Amino acid sequence: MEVTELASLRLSIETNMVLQKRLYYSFNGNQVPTKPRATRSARRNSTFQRRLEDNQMCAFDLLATVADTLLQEKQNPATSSDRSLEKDRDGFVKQECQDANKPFKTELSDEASCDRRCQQEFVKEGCPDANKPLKAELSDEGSSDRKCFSNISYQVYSQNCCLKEFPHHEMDGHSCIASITSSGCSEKFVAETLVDGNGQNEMENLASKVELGSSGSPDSSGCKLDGDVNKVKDGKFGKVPDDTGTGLCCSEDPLDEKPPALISSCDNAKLSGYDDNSMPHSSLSKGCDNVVVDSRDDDENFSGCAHPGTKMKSFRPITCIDGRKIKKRLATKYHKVAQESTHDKLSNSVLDGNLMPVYSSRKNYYKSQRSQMNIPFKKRKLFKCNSDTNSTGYIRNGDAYYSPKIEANQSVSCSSSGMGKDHETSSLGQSALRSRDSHVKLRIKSFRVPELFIEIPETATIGSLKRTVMEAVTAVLGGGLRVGVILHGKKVRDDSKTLLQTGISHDNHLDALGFALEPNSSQNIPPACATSSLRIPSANMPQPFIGYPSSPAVIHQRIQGFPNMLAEHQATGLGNLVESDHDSAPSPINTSGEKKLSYSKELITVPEMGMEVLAVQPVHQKSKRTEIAQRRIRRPFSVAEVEALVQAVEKLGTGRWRDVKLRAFENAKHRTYVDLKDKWKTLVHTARISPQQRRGEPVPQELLDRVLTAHAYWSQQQTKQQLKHHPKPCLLL
DNA sequence: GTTAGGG
DNA sequence: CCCTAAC
Repeated sequence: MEVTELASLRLSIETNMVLQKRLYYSFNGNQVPTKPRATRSARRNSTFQRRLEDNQMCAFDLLATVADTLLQEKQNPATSSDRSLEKDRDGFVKQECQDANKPFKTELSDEASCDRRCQQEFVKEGCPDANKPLKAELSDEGSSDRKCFSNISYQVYSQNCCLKEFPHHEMDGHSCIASITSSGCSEKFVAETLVDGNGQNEMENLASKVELGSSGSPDSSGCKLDGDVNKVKDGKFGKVPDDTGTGLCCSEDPLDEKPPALISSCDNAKLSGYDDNSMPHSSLSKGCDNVVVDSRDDDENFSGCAHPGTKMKSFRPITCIDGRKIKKRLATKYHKVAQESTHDKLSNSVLDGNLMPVYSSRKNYYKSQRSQMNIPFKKRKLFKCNSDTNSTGYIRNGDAYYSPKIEANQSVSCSSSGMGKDHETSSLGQSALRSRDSHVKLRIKSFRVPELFIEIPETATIGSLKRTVMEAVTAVLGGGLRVGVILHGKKVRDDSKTLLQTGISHDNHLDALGFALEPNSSQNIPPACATSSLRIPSANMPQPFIGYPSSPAVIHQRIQGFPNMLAEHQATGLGNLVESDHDSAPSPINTSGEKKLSYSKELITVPEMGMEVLAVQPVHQKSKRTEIAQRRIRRPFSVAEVEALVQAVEKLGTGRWRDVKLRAFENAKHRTYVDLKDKWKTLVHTARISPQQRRGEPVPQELLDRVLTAHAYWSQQQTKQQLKHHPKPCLLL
């Protein structure tokens, strides 16, 4: 063992498995059909939409829905176009990120940079718009607008937000609202841009807008930079005053197209800027009514950030639409990457301790939303309608299709636009509507699986390596994942609350909403952060990269053996999760290698698989439901731990588990005295059965012999004790 | 909060 | 590992 350990290689597999499937949730069960892929840009654009139909639904229901979605996808992977999109996205994203980000890369993985870019761009653009105050009206223009949105995909959320938000500024001419979700890698921004007139120069417009934004709305720009990402959560939307002009918002993709300059700026902006406070306000207030930015953790850059060209395209359609008023909205989300912050976050957010640090970071993200609240009612209704009919497209567009095409989207969007109109148009009516259907639409782009750390002997075969990886993945996924809902950086634990009660309503800041995959049992993982965050609206999940992702999964693996690694990783991003785990593991002894084995190979999962798995579990949870508390992850005892346990028991005897814990496992936080007691119980059982019947990592016979010896000894002692105390009774009996 | 045991 | 009874 020892030798192997020394030689063991540690592989850190960062699997950020990005489960990029897009999930559509609709409580109603409406799924939006996926659309065919479009171009790359489209992909980018694509975003998820998730809908929560009822605000009233309980948080639990929400979770369940998510889980279901996952399951469905799992079941019908092939069918869904989404996947393909996702893949594309991924690939796409990565590429983009790399390209675009070159600068950034270092910092963040791809996504982050991308996001930033997007944001920046977005911001810039948005700002300008903002100045101009555009509000798109839902009504007629709405349609056009919608299209835009749809196109962008971002819309999903943005739509909600945007639509809502836009109260009505009409612009002349044709305005289109494009909502873009830029997800840099991680984030999306949804910006809605209104283009007047036509798409004529959308590009130009954009550019100009951007510029304007920067210049025009200094605030925004400034804000961005300044703002703390952190705050983003609130996501306020500044509402634009009225508009003026054009508003554009673009979220661009970080990736390619954006000009370098943008990027650079973007970074700043994003990072700094997105505070709710700072950014949003200024920018929003100025021009952008609704700025909704979605940031996606994942990589989903796609959506938003398309290449300029793409963007252009998207916008154009919009323009084409009609000349309506132009309204803009920007939704911006900000994330911040809080790489660092993780700690804090963790502490904060997670009650259980499970929460992922990342999440906390998210807090930062929060979106700023704003107007959404306003819009909601009708919009939602509309959405539904749309969804049912076209809308699906619409929604979906957001998710999946997106990028591709705005075009398609547009059509969809139209519907949406209609919605928008409605909202705006009939504010009064809205209220009524609301009550009926207020649905919260959510889009989850993806869930990520955090890094996996694997330790394996150098002498191990490739096959064993593969298996080990699988095991690790399995452990993570199979360990049980649950979906955590994070609102404003805080984990929402009460499943019985309705979305409305919780503050998740179409009106509200969806941006502040996040979803995370959490290990069921696991102790440590911070829920929130976890993997994916969904931000509904705006999603900004900025940083997901860094930290987030994954925590849960990762954790397991880390657990035992890799404290060091863990630490490092954590720093990187993962770490947070791990914390507890590794803590625990090491102390006693560590054993490094073993664990891998322990994780069984139950599953061999590929990331995608993981998705499915994940999905599944959630479901279960759902059933279980209330039990938020999840079963801790299974952490097989390593030989070293067994050794330590045996030694302690030999000395202290059975029946003093607390002392055993303190003596031998004090540092193993994940090993409770009950665990030790249970382990001893199983060891005794194991020692008594034939080797063939034993499962799991083999325990040296020598230890098993000691177990039996010690067990016999202490049992005898215990008996003696009893006799002493109650000699007669015993004797008599 | 610990133990002991069943599940 | 969880859950619970019993202490």
